[in-house]
Formats: sequence, C-alpha cells, structure tokens
Amino acid sequence: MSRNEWERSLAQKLVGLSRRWQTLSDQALARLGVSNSTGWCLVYLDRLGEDARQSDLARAIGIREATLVRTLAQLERGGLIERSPNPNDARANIMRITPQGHGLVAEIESVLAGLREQVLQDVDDAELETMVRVFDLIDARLRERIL
Amino acid sequence: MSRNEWERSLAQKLVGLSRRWQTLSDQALARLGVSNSTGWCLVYLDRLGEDARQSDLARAIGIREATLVRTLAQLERGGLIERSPNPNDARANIMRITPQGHGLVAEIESVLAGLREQVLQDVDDAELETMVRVFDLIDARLRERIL
DNA sequence: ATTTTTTTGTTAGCGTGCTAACTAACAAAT
DNA sequence: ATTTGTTAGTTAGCACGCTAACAAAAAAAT
Repeated sequence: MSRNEWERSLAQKLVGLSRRWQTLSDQALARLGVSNSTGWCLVYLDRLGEDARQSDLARAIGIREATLVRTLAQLERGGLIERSPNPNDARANIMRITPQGHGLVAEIESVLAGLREQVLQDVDDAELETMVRVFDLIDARLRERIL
Repeated sequence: MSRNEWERSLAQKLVGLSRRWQTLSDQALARLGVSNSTGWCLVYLDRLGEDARQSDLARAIGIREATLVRTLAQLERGGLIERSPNPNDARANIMRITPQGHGLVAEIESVLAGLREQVLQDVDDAELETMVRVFDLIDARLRERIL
C-alpha cells in the first residue's frame, strides 16, 4: 500500500466516521429532546457564561455565526434558552439558559461521555493522545489553506 | 487531562476536521466543475464499471441510495454521466460516464491526492497507519451501536 | 399460478453545515 | 460632526447527509 493509498484511506474513513458519530450522538440525545448540535450548543453556552457573545459561542463550538442563529432559535423554541437585548450594546443579545435547559446540561454531557467511552473502548491512552496530536497537525494545515 | 477530556477533545476535533477537509476539497475541485461529493461519485463510478448498481455505488461511497439519487442527477445535469434503463432488469439503471466525465476522473483524483499530500505533510507513515487502524476500531464500535 | 418477500430506485422533507448580502450599532479617523 | 470602518446578528439560499414512505419489478415461497 503506497503512501497515497494510506492517505486516501485516512481521508475517506475520517469523513464516514465523523458522520456516523454524529448520527449516533443524535440518536443518543434524542430522548432528552436535543440533537448533537443543539446539545453541544447548550453545553458550551453553559460553560461560557452569560456575558458571552454569539460570536464567542460560535467560535467555541467551531461553527459560523450564521449557522448558530438557527440553532439558538431552536433552543429558544424548545424553551431551553432565552435571548434578550443587551443593555450595554444594542447590537448584541444576552443568552440565558432557562432552568429547564440548565437541568439538561449535565445529562447531555453524561450521555455524550458514555457514548465516547463505548466507542473509544478499543483505543488505549497512547493512541488517543497520538490521535489528538495528529488531528491538531492536520487541522493547522487545513486552516492555513482555507480561503 | 483525564481520559474523558481526551475523548471529548478527540470527538470534537474529528468533527471539525472532517468538515473543514470537505470544504477544502470542494474549493479545490471547484474549477473542475464538481464538488467533493459529485467528484467522489464520479471516481467510484469509474472504478466500479458500468454493470454496477446504484446501490453498489452508494455502498462504495458510504452514503445511502436515496442520497446518491440527487448526486447522480447533478452529474447527469452537468453532462458527466448518463443513465439509461437496464434491459436485463427493468428496475435498474445503467450508468455511463460520458467522454467529458471520463476526462475528469484522473484530474479529480490528482487534485484530491495533492490536497491530501499537503494536509498530511506533517504526519509520518507510522502515524498515518496508526490513524487508519484506530479509525477502523472506532468505526466497528460505531456500526455495532447504530440502529 | 398466485401470493409474499426482497430488491431497486425514487420522492419528500428534515437537519445542519456553508457563503453572500444585509441592517444596525458601535468605534475610530479626519 | 461627519465620514469611514468594524462588529453583532440576521436572512436567504445552497449542498449534502439522513429517514420514511412509496412504486415497480424481480425473486422466492406456497
């Protein structure tokens, strides 16, 4: 197997893996009434606190602001967050997690952690750290080529 | 950093990486008039030959048949493939790559290989093979939990 | 021969990422 | 003070994955 074939194999498996993992997360979170996307959004919002901007949240999650808008609207519709105008800056919103939403955060993290544990059970610590390190290398190259 | 934190890190980076890689592939292939999805579809179709079923093609690419239908329609609209009824089986189509489409296959593969080479330049052979191996481990667990 | 099951492909509609183009508000420069 | 630029958020519309439900044909079972 040539280097090129290994590379192609990696690229293909990466994409399929990512897709399946997200699908599985969606299924696992379904009984909580959130998806992988909305769930992560809630978790990060909780972590960042109430003085975070939507742009901060988007960056933390790794999506565009424009994409986040829809996700937030879904969470708001579901009664998990509320948005109100920011008195200090009329452009910005203040995002607050409702009590109902707050009660979900820990559960979401727990479900996702359990899923990861199962899915990664065959991967030892050294391999795990290698993967993360290599992902960072790859991501750096991707980011410098994007745009 | 706990095992759980490493696992979360891996999951997050995986998804972001996959998304960015696809975006970059789309950009790189744009001047050929195909996207990452339609490009791969054409490449696999070429590889499988003309007696392949749409279901075979979908499985090879790793997407659902229903998803493939739209992709094939795009390729057909672009004049890169043609579909005609299969005389041996009235349910099935015969998919043929047009001369124009055929001329693109090698170029698509070349562009994608070049991109991979750049993006993976910091990853040595051992790491590459480790990644592929671990991906297979993870994928097996994912697949056994899906549905 | 008829009924039942499986296969093949399709449509419809959802979810979630993206870019481009926009408004409104704030900040900086002149 | 006015112009110019930047930042925050939004909308509109595209791409491409998915599931569910379907029609038509083929294959298998009775």
